[in-house]
Amino acid sequence: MMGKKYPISERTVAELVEQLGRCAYGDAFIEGLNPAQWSALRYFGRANRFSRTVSAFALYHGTTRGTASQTVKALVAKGYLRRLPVKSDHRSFRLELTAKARSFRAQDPFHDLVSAARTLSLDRRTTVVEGLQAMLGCLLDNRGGPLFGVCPSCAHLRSEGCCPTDSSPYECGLFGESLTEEELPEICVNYQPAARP
Amino acid sequence: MMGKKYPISERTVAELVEQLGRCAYGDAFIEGLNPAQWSALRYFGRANRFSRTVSAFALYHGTTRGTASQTVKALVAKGYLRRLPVKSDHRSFRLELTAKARSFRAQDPFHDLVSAARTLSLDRRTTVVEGLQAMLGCLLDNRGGPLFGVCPSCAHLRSEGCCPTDSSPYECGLFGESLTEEELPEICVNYQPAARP
DNA sequence: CTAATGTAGTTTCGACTCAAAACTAACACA
DNA sequence: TGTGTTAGTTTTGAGTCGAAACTACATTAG
Repeated sequence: MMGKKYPISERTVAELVEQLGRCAYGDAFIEGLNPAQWSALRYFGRANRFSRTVSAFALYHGTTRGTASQTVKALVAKGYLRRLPVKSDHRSFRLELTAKARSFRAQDPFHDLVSAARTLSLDRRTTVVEGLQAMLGCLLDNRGGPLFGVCPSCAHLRSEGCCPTDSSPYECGLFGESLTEEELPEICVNYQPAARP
Repeated sequence: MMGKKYPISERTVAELVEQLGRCAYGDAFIEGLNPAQWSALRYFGRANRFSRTVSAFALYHGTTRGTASQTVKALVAKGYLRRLPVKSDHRSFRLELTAKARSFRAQDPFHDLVSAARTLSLDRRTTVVEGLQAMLGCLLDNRGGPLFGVCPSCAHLRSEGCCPTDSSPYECGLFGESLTEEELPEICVNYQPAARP
């Protein structure tokens, strides 16, 4: 019983991932947004301020800037994203979720997947996440694309700000800008894994 | 270091699944097949003979019969699937992979995901699979769709064929047909989980 | 300073996808 | 026979997406 006879193959993992991924979007069009738009909403809710741009989202989503631009334009038109000019570079815009978007995120169809994950115990969940992260790292490595990690494990993070008594003890060595504690867990397109201790 | 501070949230699991799922299809069009067609090829390679139909594939893939029909038609035209009439029901066709398809499956873009799974140890892989299966079960339950499981854990499996010295000791109680050992691990649209022992 | 090259983002265009709906044909039950 | 159901197909129209061309700004070379 219970399939003892059949060893867990790599295919099984892959097939499960695929099916789960598709399940996340039972019906493509929910609440007036398509999957790519929902994905963008999630991205801009999780990305740090260096990464909230059309180009970074295109990289994350594995699509072109042109397509990403359309997705973003639709979200701006619907009032879920706001475009803020970037002072240091007049070509670029920073995209921010509007209040409307923040409250709207509760209806994300993605929520089904999230609550499915809730059936897992914390231990199990941790193991699963570690496994999936390893797989994703392997995939992105092969692809050469950015890894989109978070500050705490990033090589650019400086914990002891060189500038004394800065407002925050954290700073990004790449941009030379200080970081608030809240920003540390946001994902970044410039993530560089720190050497393992 | 290494994000100890942040507990693994359910969202993290879901986001990983989504990103991995998308990664599986880096470029949509590979080797002349689109993602849906690749998915169909995989399906018809894993489904048992009761499930190799357009309708069952539509259920599995979470799409309509119309859409599934187009996907299948394209694969038949390209010589990857063969349509065999079903004697007992003249409306239905059984779809079989051609030899060409079987050799072609090596080039499945999906292969990237599979080899990413190979970086996981067998133990880890097993834990991940159990976790993902639990999630998928939960999702499909909510959705009310079929579960697509395998014989060994299916309520319809009869191990001691009532007909004495049948060619095989296995039989499907639902269809009253005997099953070869090779068919047991194939997925079935009529899967019904057996009560836990 | 000017020219050349590079980068951020947009637009257009065409191929393609997909779901909905209408449709055919076969089955099942009365 | 008629009624309703199921398997599968076709058509249609909305919409997606990637490629390529394009604008505007930035950076580097000379």
